[in-house]
Amino acid sequence: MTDRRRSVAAAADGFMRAFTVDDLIAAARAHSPGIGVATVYRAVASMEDAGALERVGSRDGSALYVRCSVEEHHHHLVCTACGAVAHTPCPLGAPASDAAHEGFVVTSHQVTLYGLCAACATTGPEGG
Amino acid sequence: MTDRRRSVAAAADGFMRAFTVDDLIAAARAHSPGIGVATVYRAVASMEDAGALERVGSRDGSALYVRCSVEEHHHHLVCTACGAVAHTPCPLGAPASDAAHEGFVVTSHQVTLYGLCAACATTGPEGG
DNA sequence: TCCAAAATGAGAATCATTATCACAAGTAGA
DNA sequence: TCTACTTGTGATAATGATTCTCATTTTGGA
Repeated sequence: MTDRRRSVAAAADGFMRAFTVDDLIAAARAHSPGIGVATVYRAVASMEDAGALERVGSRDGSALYVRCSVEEHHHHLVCTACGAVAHTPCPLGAPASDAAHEGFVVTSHQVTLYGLCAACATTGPEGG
Repeated sequence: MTDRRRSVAAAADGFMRAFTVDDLIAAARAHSPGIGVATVYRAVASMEDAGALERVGSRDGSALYVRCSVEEHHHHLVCTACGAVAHTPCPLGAPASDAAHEGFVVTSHQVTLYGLCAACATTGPEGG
Protein backbone atom coordinates (compact mmCIF):
# COMPACT_ATOMS: atom_id res chain seq x y z
CA MET A 1 0.00 0.00 0.00
CA THR A 2 1.36 3.37 -1.02
CA ASP A 3 1.40 6.62 0.90
CA ARG A 4 -1.38 8.03 -1.30
CA ARG A 5 -3.67 5.07 -0.67
CA ARG A 6 -3.03 5.33 3.03
CA SER A 7 -4.13 8.97 2.88
CA VAL A 8 -7.34 8.03 1.11
CA ALA A 9 -8.05 5.27 3.64
CA ALA A 10 -7.37 7.65 6.53
CA ALA A 11 -9.62 10.27 4.98
CA ALA A 12 -12.39 7.71 4.58
CA ASP A 13 -11.96 6.69 8.22
CA GLY A 14 -12.61 10.26 9.23
CA PHE A 15 -16.16 10.35 7.92
CA MET A 16 -19.02 9.62 10.29
CA ARG A 17 -21.46 9.63 7.42
CA ALA A 18 -21.79 8.75 3.78
CA PHE A 19 -19.51 10.74 1.50
CA THR A 20 -19.02 11.40 -2.17
CA VAL A 21 -15.74 10.97 -4.00
CA ASP A 22 -15.54 14.73 -4.07
CA ASP A 23 -15.76 14.86 -0.27
CA LEU A 24 -13.08 12.22 -0.13
CA ILE A 25 -10.76 14.13 -2.43
CA ALA A 26 -11.03 17.20 -0.21
CA ALA A 27 -10.37 15.14 2.92
CA ALA A 28 -7.49 13.24 1.35
CA ARG A 29 -5.83 16.54 0.43
CA ALA A 30 -5.63 17.37 4.11
CA HIS A 31 -3.28 14.37 4.38
CA SER A 32 -1.61 14.57 0.97
CA PRO A 33 -2.02 18.08 -0.46
CA GLY A 34 -1.16 17.31 -4.06
CA ILE A 35 -3.16 14.12 -4.49
CA GLY A 36 -4.95 13.95 -7.82
CA VAL A 37 -8.55 13.23 -8.68
CA ALA A 38 -7.71 10.13 -10.69
CA THR A 39 -5.65 8.72 -7.85
CA VAL A 40 -8.56 9.00 -5.44
CA TYR A 41 -10.91 7.40 -7.94
CA ARG A 42 -8.42 4.56 -8.38
CA ALA A 43 -8.06 4.16 -4.63
CA VAL A 44 -11.84 4.12 -4.22
CA ALA A 45 -12.14 1.42 -6.87
CA SER A 46 -9.57 -0.78 -5.23
CA MET A 47 -11.01 -0.24 -1.76
CA GLU A 48 -14.47 -1.03 -3.02
CA ASP A 49 -13.02 -4.13 -4.62
CA ALA A 50 -11.48 -5.14 -1.31
CA GLY A 51 -14.73 -4.52 0.57
CA ALA A 52 -13.33 -1.60 2.54
CA LEU A 53 -15.78 0.80 0.93
CA GLU A 54 -19.35 0.23 -0.07
CA ARG A 55 -21.57 2.24 -2.32
CA VAL A 56 -24.86 3.21 -0.69
CA GLY A 57 -26.69 5.02 -3.44
CA SER A 58 -26.10 8.44 -4.90
CA ARG A 59 -26.79 12.09 -4.21
CA ASP A 60 -27.12 14.73 -6.93
CA GLY A 61 -25.57 12.43 -9.48
CA SER A 62 -22.54 11.53 -7.37
CA ALA A 63 -21.99 8.10 -5.90
CA LEU A 64 -22.20 7.88 -2.11
CA TYR A 65 -19.85 5.61 -0.18
CA VAL A 66 -19.42 4.41 3.37
CA ARG A 67 -16.37 2.96 5.05
CA CYS A 68 -16.73 -0.72 5.97
CA SER A 69 -14.30 -1.88 8.59
CA VAL A 70 -16.40 -4.89 9.57
CA GLU A 71 -15.74 -8.12 7.78
CA GLU A 72 -19.01 -9.95 8.14
CA HIS A 73 -21.99 -9.60 5.87
CA HIS A 74 -23.98 -6.52 6.85
CA HIS A 75 -26.04 -3.65 5.51
CA HIS A 76 -26.48 0.04 6.11
CA LEU A 77 -28.85 2.39 7.84
CA VAL A 78 -28.70 5.78 6.17
CA CYS A 79 -30.15 8.82 7.90
CA THR A 80 -32.03 10.88 5.35
CA ALA A 81 -31.75 13.99 7.53
CA CYS A 82 -28.05 14.18 8.33
CA GLY A 83 -26.49 11.43 6.21
CA ALA A 84 -25.18 9.45 9.15
CA VAL A 85 -24.59 5.79 8.39
CA ALA A 86 -24.79 2.85 10.77
CA HIS A 87 -24.18 -0.81 10.13
CA THR A 88 -26.83 -3.40 10.80
CA PRO A 89 -26.81 -7.19 10.60
CA CYS A 90 -28.36 -8.54 7.44
CA PRO A 91 -32.13 -8.50 8.00
CA LEU A 92 -32.68 -11.20 5.40
CA GLY A 93 -30.44 -13.99 6.63
CA ALA A 94 -30.19 -17.34 4.94
CA PRO A 95 -33.50 -17.20 3.06
CA ALA A 96 -32.37 -14.45 0.76
CA SER A 97 -28.99 -15.91 0.02
CA ASP A 98 -30.04 -19.50 -0.43
CA ALA A 99 -33.68 -19.76 -1.28
CA ALA A 100 -35.14 -19.95 -4.74
CA HIS A 101 -37.93 -17.55 -5.61
CA GLU A 102 -40.11 -19.21 -8.24
CA GLY A 103 -37.06 -20.72 -9.88
CA PHE A 104 -34.94 -17.61 -9.39
CA VAL A 105 -31.74 -18.57 -7.56
CA VAL A 106 -30.56 -15.67 -5.41
CA THR A 107 -26.79 -15.42 -5.06
CA SER A 108 -26.42 -11.96 -3.56
CA HIS A 109 -28.50 -9.04 -2.49
CA GLN A 110 -28.31 -5.39 -1.67
CA VAL A 111 -30.26 -3.84 1.19
CA THR A 112 -30.26 -0.24 2.36
CA LEU A 113 -32.52 1.02 5.11
CA TYR A 114 -33.41 4.71 5.13
CA GLY A 115 -34.78 6.69 8.01
CA LEU A 116 -33.70 8.89 10.90
CA CYS A 117 -30.73 8.30 13.14
CA ALA A 118 -31.24 8.42 16.91
CA ALA A 119 -30.21 12.07 17.10
CA CYS A 120 -32.44 13.26 14.28
CA ALA A 121 -35.36 11.09 15.45
CA THR A 122 -35.13 12.65 18.91
CA THR A 123 -34.87 16.27 17.86
CA GLY A 124 -37.53 15.95 15.18
CA PRO A 125 -37.49 17.26 11.63
CA GLU A 126 -36.91 20.82 12.78
CA GLY A 127 -34.03 19.79 14.97
CA GLY A 128 -31.61 19.73 12.07
CA MET B 1 -51.25 12.03 -20.98
CA THR B 2 -49.83 12.96 -24.33
CA ASP B 3 -49.11 10.79 -27.34
CA ARG B 4 -45.37 10.95 -26.62
CA ARG B 5 -45.78 9.77 -23.06
CA ARG B 6 -48.00 6.95 -24.22
CA SER B 7 -45.25 5.87 -26.60
CA VAL B 8 -42.70 5.81 -23.79
CA ALA B 9 -45.03 3.82 -21.55
CA ALA B 10 -45.74 1.35 -24.36
CA ALA B 11 -42.01 1.00 -25.03
CA ALA B 12 -41.36 0.34 -21.35
CA ASP B 13 -44.11 -2.29 -21.36
CA GLY B 14 -42.28 -4.10 -24.11
CA PHE B 15 -39.21 -4.89 -22.03
CA MET B 16 -38.97 -8.22 -20.28
CA ARG B 17 -35.83 -7.11 -18.46
CA ALA B 18 -34.19 -4.07 -16.96
CA PHE B 19 -33.44 -1.34 -19.48
CA THR B 20 -31.48 1.87 -19.67
CA VAL B 21 -32.92 5.19 -20.80
CA ASP B 22 -30.97 4.69 -24.00
CA ASP B 23 -32.75 1.38 -24.60
CA LEU B 24 -36.01 3.13 -23.91
CA ILE B 25 -35.30 5.92 -26.37
CA ALA B 26 -34.63 3.39 -29.12
CA ALA B 27 -37.81 1.48 -28.30
CA ALA B 28 -39.91 4.63 -28.03
CA ARG B 29 -38.73 5.70 -31.50
CA ALA B 30 -40.34 2.57 -32.91
CA HIS B 31 -43.64 4.07 -31.75
CA SER B 32 -42.85 7.76 -32.26
CA PRO B 33 -39.95 8.12 -34.71
CA GLY B 34 -39.07 11.73 -33.95
CA ILE B 35 -39.24 11.60 -30.17
CA GLY B 36 -36.42 13.50 -28.50
CA VAL B 37 -34.00 12.46 -25.82
CA ALA B 38 -35.15 15.12 -23.38
CA THR B 39 -38.77 14.07 -23.84
CA VAL B 40 -37.97 10.48 -22.88
CA TYR B 41 -35.99 11.62 -19.84
CA ARG B 42 -38.92 13.79 -18.80
CA ALA B 43 -41.33 10.91 -19.28
CA VAL B 44 -39.08 8.61 -17.26
CA ALA B 45 -38.96 11.15 -14.43
CA SER B 46 -42.71 11.50 -14.30
CA MET B 47 -43.27 7.73 -14.52
CA GLU B 48 -40.75 7.14 -11.77
CA ASP B 49 -42.55 9.77 -9.76
CA ALA B 50 -45.83 7.99 -10.30
CA GLY B 51 -44.34 4.62 -9.36
CA ALA B 52 -44.71 3.18 -12.85
CA LEU B 53 -40.95 2.83 -13.24
CA GLU B 54 -38.39 1.90 -10.66
CA ARG B 55 -34.65 2.28 -10.73
CA VAL B 56 -32.82 -0.97 -10.00
CA GLY B 57 -29.18 0.07 -10.03
CA SER B 58 -26.98 0.94 -12.94
CA ARG B 59 -24.93 -0.64 -15.70
CA ASP B 60 -21.87 0.98 -17.25
CA GLY B 61 -22.75 4.32 -15.75
CA SER B 62 -26.34 4.32 -17.00
CA ALA B 63 -29.34 4.00 -14.73
CA LEU B 64 -31.30 0.77 -15.05
CA TYR B 65 -35.08 0.78 -14.79
CA VAL B 66 -37.87 -1.75 -14.63
CA ARG B 67 -41.55 -1.32 -15.35
CA CYS B 68 -43.75 -1.62 -12.26
CA SER B 69 -47.37 -2.36 -12.99
CA VAL B 70 -48.05 -3.76 -9.54
CA GLU B 71 -49.25 -1.35 -6.92
CA GLU B 72 -48.26 -3.06 -3.71
CA HIS B 73 -44.90 -2.79 -2.02
CA HIS B 74 -42.45 -5.17 -3.66
CA HIS B 75 -38.84 -5.63 -4.70
CA HIS B 76 -36.92 -7.00 -7.63
CA LEU B 77 -35.03 -10.11 -8.58
CA VAL B 78 -32.43 -9.23 -11.19
CA CYS B 79 -30.79 -11.98 -13.23
CA THR B 80 -27.10 -11.24 -13.51
CA ALA B 81 -26.79 -13.43 -16.59
CA CYS B 82 -29.55 -12.17 -18.88
CA GLY B 83 -30.89 -9.12 -17.06
CA ALA B 84 -34.39 -10.50 -16.62
CA VAL B 85 -36.32 -8.90 -13.77
CA ALA B 86 -39.03 -10.46 -11.64
CA HIS B 87 -41.05 -8.98 -8.82
CA THR B 88 -41.01 -10.49 -5.37
CA PRO B 89 -42.94 -9.64 -2.20
CA CYS B 90 -40.95 -7.62 0.28
CA PRO B 91 -38.74 -10.09 2.18
CA LEU B 92 -38.43 -7.74 5.14
CA GLY B 93 -42.03 -7.09 6.07
CA ALA B 94 -43.08 -4.97 9.00
CA PRO B 95 -39.83 -5.18 10.99
CA ALA B 96 -37.88 -3.18 8.49
CA SER B 97 -40.49 -0.51 8.01
CA ASP B 98 -41.46 -0.02 11.63
CA ALA B 99 -38.75 -1.20 13.94
CA ALA B 100 -36.03 0.89 15.44
CA HIS B 101 -32.45 -0.32 15.08
CA GLU B 102 -30.51 1.00 18.03
CA GLY B 103 -32.45 4.22 17.92
CA PHE B 104 -32.44 4.41 14.15
CA VAL B 105 -36.03 4.76 12.93
CA VAL B 106 -36.42 3.13 9.54
CA THR B 107 -38.94 4.77 7.26
CA SER B 108 -38.17 3.14 3.94
CA HIS B 109 -35.82 0.64 2.43
CA GLN B 110 -34.46 -0.59 -0.83
CA VAL B 111 -33.86 -4.27 -1.55
CA THR B 112 -32.59 -5.86 -4.73
CA LEU B 113 -31.89 -9.56 -5.03
CA TYR B 114 -29.36 -10.70 -7.61
CA GLY B 115 -28.93 -14.17 -9.01
CA LEU B 116 -30.01 -16.35 -11.88
CA CYS B 117 -33.48 -16.55 -13.35
CA ALA B 118 -35.06 -19.96 -13.80
CA ALA B 119 -33.93 -20.22 -17.41
CA CYS B 120 -30.31 -19.27 -16.75
CA ALA B 121 -30.15 -21.41 -13.60
CA THR B 122 -31.32 -24.43 -15.58
CA THR B 123 -29.02 -24.05 -18.57
CA GLY B 124 -26.02 -23.15 -16.43
CA PRO B 125 -23.49 -20.37 -16.95
CA GLU B 126 -22.60 -21.55 -20.42
CA GLY B 127 -26.18 -21.76 -21.49
CA GLY B 128 -26.98 -18.12 -21.46
C1' DT C 1 22.13 0.10 -7.76
C1' DC C 2 19.22 -1.84 -11.45
C1' DC C 3 14.92 -3.35 -13.37
C1' DA C 4 9.96 -4.30 -14.23
C1' DA C 5 5.60 -3.37 -12.75
C1' DA C 6 2.41 -0.55 -10.59
C1' DA C 7 1.05 4.00 -9.04
C1' DT C 8 0.71 8.84 -9.81
C1' DG C 9 -0.88 13.69 -11.48
C1' DA C 10 -2.55 16.70 -14.95
C1' DG C 11 -5.69 17.32 -17.95
C1' DA C 12 -8.32 15.78 -21.97
C1' DA C 13 -12.08 12.81 -23.29
C1' DT C 14 -16.36 10.45 -22.61
C1' DC C 15 -20.98 10.20 -21.84
C1' DA C 16 -25.35 10.23 -19.13
C1' DT C 17 -28.25 13.63 -17.69
C1' DT C 18 -30.12 18.34 -17.28
C1' DA C 19 -31.04 23.10 -18.69
C1' DT C 20 -32.33 26.34 -22.14
C1' DC C 21 -35.10 28.15 -25.63
C1' DA C 22 -38.35 28.81 -29.23
C1' DC C 23 -42.44 26.92 -30.75
C1' DA C 24 -47.02 24.35 -30.91
C1' DA C 25 -51.25 22.85 -28.80
C1' DG C 26 -54.74 23.27 -25.48
C1' DT C 27 -57.69 25.94 -22.18
C1' DA C 28 -60.23 29.83 -20.22
C1' DG C 29 -62.16 34.30 -20.39
C1' DA C 30 -63.95 38.24 -22.85
C1' DT D 1 -61.93 35.26 -32.83
C1' DC D 2 -58.38 37.16 -29.90
C1' DT D 3 -55.33 37.16 -25.97
C1' DA D 4 -52.94 35.32 -22.07
C1' DC D 5 -51.33 31.44 -19.93
C1' DT D 6 -49.69 26.76 -19.13
C1' DT D 7 -47.67 22.59 -20.56
C1' DG D 8 -45.27 19.48 -23.64
C1' DT D 9 -41.92 19.11 -27.19
C1' DG D 10 -37.27 18.73 -29.97
C1' DA D 11 -32.73 20.35 -30.79
C1' DT D 12 -28.83 21.34 -28.79
C1' DA D 13 -25.66 23.36 -25.47
C1' DA D 14 -24.13 22.86 -20.87
C1' DT D 15 -22.98 20.34 -16.81
C1' DG D 16 -20.46 17.36 -14.17
C1' DA D 17 -18.96 12.78 -12.58
C1' DT D 18 -15.97 9.44 -14.04
C1' DT D 19 -12.46 7.33 -17.00
C1' DC D 20 -8.56 7.41 -20.10
C1' DT D 21 -3.91 8.74 -21.65
C1' DC D 22 0.75 9.31 -21.00
C1' DA D 23 5.07 10.80 -19.18
C1' DT D 24 7.06 10.45 -14.79
C1' DT D 25 7.78 8.58 -10.16
C1' DT D 26 7.63 5.09 -6.73
C1' DT D 27 7.82 0.47 -5.08
C1' DG D 28 9.68 -4.08 -4.20
C1' DG D 29 12.80 -7.70 -5.33
C1' DA D 30 17.45 -9.28 -6.51
